[in-house]
Amino acid sequence: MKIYNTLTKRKEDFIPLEKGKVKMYVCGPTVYNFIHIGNARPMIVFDTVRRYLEYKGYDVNYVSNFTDVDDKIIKKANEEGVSAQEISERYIAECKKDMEMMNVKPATTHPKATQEIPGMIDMIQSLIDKGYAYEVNGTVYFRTRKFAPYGKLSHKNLDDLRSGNRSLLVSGEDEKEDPLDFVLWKPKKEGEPAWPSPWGEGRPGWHIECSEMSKKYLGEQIDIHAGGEDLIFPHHENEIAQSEACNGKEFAKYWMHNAFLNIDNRKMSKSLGNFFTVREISEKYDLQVLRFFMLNAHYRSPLNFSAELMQSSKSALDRIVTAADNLKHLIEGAKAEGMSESELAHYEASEEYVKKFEEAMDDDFNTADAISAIFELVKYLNTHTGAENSREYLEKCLERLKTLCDILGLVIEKKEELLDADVEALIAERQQARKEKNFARADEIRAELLKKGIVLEDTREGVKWKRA
RNA sequence: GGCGCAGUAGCCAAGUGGUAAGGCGUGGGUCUGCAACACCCUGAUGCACCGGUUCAAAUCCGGUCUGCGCCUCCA
Repeated sequence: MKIYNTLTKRKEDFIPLEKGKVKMYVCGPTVYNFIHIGNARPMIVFDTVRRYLEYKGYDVNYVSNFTDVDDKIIKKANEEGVSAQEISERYIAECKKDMEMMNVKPATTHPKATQEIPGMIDMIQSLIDKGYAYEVNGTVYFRTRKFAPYGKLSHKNLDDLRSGNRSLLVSGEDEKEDPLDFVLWKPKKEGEPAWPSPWGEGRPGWHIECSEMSKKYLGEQIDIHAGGEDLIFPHHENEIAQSEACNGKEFAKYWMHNAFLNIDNRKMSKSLGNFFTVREISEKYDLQVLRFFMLNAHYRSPLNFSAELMQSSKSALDRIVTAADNLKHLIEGAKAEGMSESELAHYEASEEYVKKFEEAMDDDFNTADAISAIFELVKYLNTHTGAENSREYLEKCLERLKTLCDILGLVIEKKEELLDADVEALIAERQQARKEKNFARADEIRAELLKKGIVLEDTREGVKWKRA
């Protein structure tokens, strides 16, 4: 299995630190509002990475944080006249609902920054003790130039950064030893949440949170650290500096970054007013469609979002769902139980698509290619199954399809639903009308049910229905 | 200014040296009372443009154009 590593800018064979286990940290959202569909991309992408690693037999320890102390949270709290904690807890709960609807598995641990302050303080103290950090007037800074490999992830050299930053130095940060130094601890301002520390009351800088939470829940060295590409600099670069300076060990072996989700080829932003929350999308579409849409492109390619593309994704996903549904329908009506020799041969032939799927996923999680393998399997199954097949064969076929979809986190089995008795009666009446060739009445009933959102399909094996 | 990414059919999108996956859409056909589903057929002599390397290039090299990202909180 190969993973593209931002650190080395190439695909590398994945070799875990500990055989059979994977330690993985994914930077989570700052919870000051409903998450938007851009936040959803890393959640879906790295959840899929996790699912595939688990499919391959790895025991995955997956940690993803919630940043619950931050300027934006405080701002929102002040606007609403409530505590920062109330804001963060509210949106953590909402975020978890969105994740569930997107079929993103809960992390092994979802640490919250505010609950890890003592560990962060210890880490900062250790950095000061080692000469990598210094305190000025209650603020603790990281001494960036002291960490020689600084820039290795974002492939920047310090002097370029410096010239780029020069124009921004006017913000009164002359107390820093060097403009590149970044904050580990900042002193309390009036009306802000604060915690006691050796440098006075205050709160941690953003970057130290992830270094500490990763260390606490996964250890000093981890296999995979992931997040959106915008986090490469400065967030992940700074995490590396903090963690490696403190622990004296390589922090993460593989750094994975997803590209951005754009709207009309532009980055989503509040100033452009072009962003959608996941919750809004869920009002129009099953979020499986959003998931499918995202996985249909490579995670390292920018992806453009539009209503038209969602519609196209819905049609595409429906094709897979219909195939699974048809198989279920056939299973219910299957006459023979055991699999025949020719069925076995067909089943074994379909293994080809599983192989293609795995090869795609082994190649840096090429979900687009993996989905194409699923479509090829769908076509194969559509062509090679029918009313004459045995229950065992049909069940194995469905199982194979479900297994692949499950790796991508796509749920293709509809929930079992019961129809109202009067709807059942209408369907029965329509069947009778059809038998009597009273097609006018039959079509009338079909139209009536369609108004209730129930679509009927006549198949050789009887009537099927689905929700529109 | 520095660093980096992308440009493949109407749309989306894989493909990093061997002769263009897959999906959506369109049009035609088979099946079906009709519809839906499904299946078959329908699509780029060409992968932004110009040169070069090679027996062979969407893929490698050089240049041009266009779009985008990071360098500042950001998934």
